[in-house]
Amino acid sequence: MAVTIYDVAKAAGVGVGTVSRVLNNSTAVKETTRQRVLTAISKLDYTPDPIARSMIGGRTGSLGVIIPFFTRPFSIEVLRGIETATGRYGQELVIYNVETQLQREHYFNRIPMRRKVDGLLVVSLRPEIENIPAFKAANLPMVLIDAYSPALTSLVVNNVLGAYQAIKSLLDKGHQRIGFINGEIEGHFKFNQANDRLIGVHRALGEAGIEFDPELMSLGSWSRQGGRQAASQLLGLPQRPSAIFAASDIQALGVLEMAKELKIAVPDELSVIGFDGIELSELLELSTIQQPMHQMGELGVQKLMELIEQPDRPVELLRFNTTLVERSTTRLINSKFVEQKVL
Amino acid sequence: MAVTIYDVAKAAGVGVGTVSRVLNNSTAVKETTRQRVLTAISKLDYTPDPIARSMIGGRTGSLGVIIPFFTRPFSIEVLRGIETATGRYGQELVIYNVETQLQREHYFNRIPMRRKVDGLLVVSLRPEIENIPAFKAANLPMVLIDAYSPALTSLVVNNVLGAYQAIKSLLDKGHQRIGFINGEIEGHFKFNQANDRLIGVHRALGEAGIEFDPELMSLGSWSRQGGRQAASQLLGLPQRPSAIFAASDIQALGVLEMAKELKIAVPDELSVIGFDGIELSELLELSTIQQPMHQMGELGVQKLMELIEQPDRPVELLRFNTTLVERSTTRLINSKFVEQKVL
DNA sequence: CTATTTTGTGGAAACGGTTCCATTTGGACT
DNA sequence: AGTCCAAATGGAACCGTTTCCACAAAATAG
Repeated sequence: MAVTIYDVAKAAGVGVGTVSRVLNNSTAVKETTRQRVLTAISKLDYTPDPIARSMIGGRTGSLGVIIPFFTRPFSIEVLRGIETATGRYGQELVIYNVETQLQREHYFNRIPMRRKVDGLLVVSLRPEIENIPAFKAANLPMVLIDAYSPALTSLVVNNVLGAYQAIKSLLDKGHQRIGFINGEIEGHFKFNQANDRLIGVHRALGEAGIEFDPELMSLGSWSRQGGRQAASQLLGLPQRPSAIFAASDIQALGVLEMAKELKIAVPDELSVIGFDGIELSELLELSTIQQPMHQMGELGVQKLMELIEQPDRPVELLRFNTTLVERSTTRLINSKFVEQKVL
Repeated sequence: MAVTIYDVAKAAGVGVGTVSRVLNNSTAVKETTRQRVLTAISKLDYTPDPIARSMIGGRTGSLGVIIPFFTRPFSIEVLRGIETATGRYGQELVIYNVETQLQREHYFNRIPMRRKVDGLLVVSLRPEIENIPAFKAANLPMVLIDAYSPALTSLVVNNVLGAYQAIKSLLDKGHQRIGFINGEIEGHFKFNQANDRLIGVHRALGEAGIEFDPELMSLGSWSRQGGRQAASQLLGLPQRPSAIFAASDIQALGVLEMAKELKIAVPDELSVIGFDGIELSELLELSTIQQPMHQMGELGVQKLMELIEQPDRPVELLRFNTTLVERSTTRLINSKFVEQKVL
């Protein structure tokens, strides 16, 4: 039914091999025959069948992205970068959304994507070390973004530094009692990040000679709701913190909401700083630690493409720095205000 | 290298046909041989190659989505619904992002996706009527979401009603001078929607016996920036409106920003209502006209799957109703406040 | 003008499945 | 026991490309 390479060959009076050569301009084809083939192609309105093409063992022309797509705006911004780069390489983008543990195992274990994509980008998720060999065996290159595994090329932000910057900025503003809302470590997939951020907090506090008060740390899910709950706990303390650092903007948003509910003025009575730098933080004038999300997405694709071209490239670790962005939810600690309140 | 169906056949001591039959449990296979094959399959850890499978002319197992992805949060929320349903059908999701007119033509004309996907979902975009036949010829079913074409199954919201609801709610609150910020009609892809919303505005105004004042309508791009500019124009009027209806939440957000800049209090001095009901509207407490975005995405996939199963199903038009969501950017017109101001 | 490269070209084989036709097997029925 | 029919099964052909090998034609060398 559809027009095939044989039809073109017949119409041009050449062999199929020649048509194929013209299509892929591989070996030299005499200019006159070349033209003859080209004419036949356009006359018949022929398009090569991509499926048959990849059948040979070549590329599929698509990249897969395993990503907790909707739970975190962060993912979407990374995806933006991925999409930009993907388009540049003329690759298509297949999305594997991971919301649950079950889906996650589904994708990582069953590897149903045998040959369906040329490579895999994994965002904010870390595959179990034991099923990495399966991907290697399937010859499916893989790059991690916002996750780290020693066995795979990984692009991560310096989470320790980021958390350090956040706490440091608060300390510089005179805050002493600083609450820290971290993301849940177990169950969710972000073990490394949460842990690193905790380390950064400790370091900044240590440098300032302030002892870490476990009471001032609270865990919540990586969501608005999680931020709310953690904030409610922190702000209900007998001696409540004058500033809160949340390990993600989404959680910081929950803090803002809770503060409003409790009629605690931000930033006058409470400074709040988040982490990620999603678009929302800009709209809300939220101070935050900015991750280069778009850039990480783009570079991830680049690294993956390199790996597809040359499968035995060495594993790389690309580390990005965060940037402190001060907006209007943080300010110098306002002792005057506190006094007024007391009067 | 990879294990093929022949290896399995040999290992089980049967023919390839039998293995294939077991795989697709098509014709009856004797239970004993069935077991033998199954054993061989799991022993060899065999997975059928999806590419070879679709080579036969069968399905590819993926759906394509053509979508102006990153420009509008609206798209993302629709995509959410699409993803939910896609997963349920066990289909993969290929994203074709459209940012520019050029990309758009690229996808619609070149149809490079010959057999790469089983069907196409088009969001907020309307293919030119003249290249629909090409898709029909390629046997590529297509469903439109948030766009309408008489030749294709389309899922749309009742835009006329939605705009009517918005204006009506404002009128009910005593507003008489109501500004309307519409999206740009030409150039961008949303012709129908913008036009329908304009009609709805007219209808509500007409019913209330208020003449439509062209001065109170302004066009802006479907973006925060577009909303800002349009708002600046409207609010700079000698007799400025007491309420503004923006054709999208994103634009409404721009209005909010501009009002803040001009020190016009919302909702005391100005009521604002948007359109779409994106997540952001909830966070910002923005009143809006809610579209069932998730549902449209889900149903779109369902309709597309039906079309894939039975290609000659009739074209359908599915119309959804919008819901008025009143939050804290709209209120009764505050004549007392205005008087105070005058004093 | 023949011998030897070089350049260009045709077409079979291969990729890994499914499908269909032919053949074998095994009961059920005379 | 012989005939017939249904149930199982083997395997060739096919899907639409690319690749590789063999060969022809043209160009270069001797």
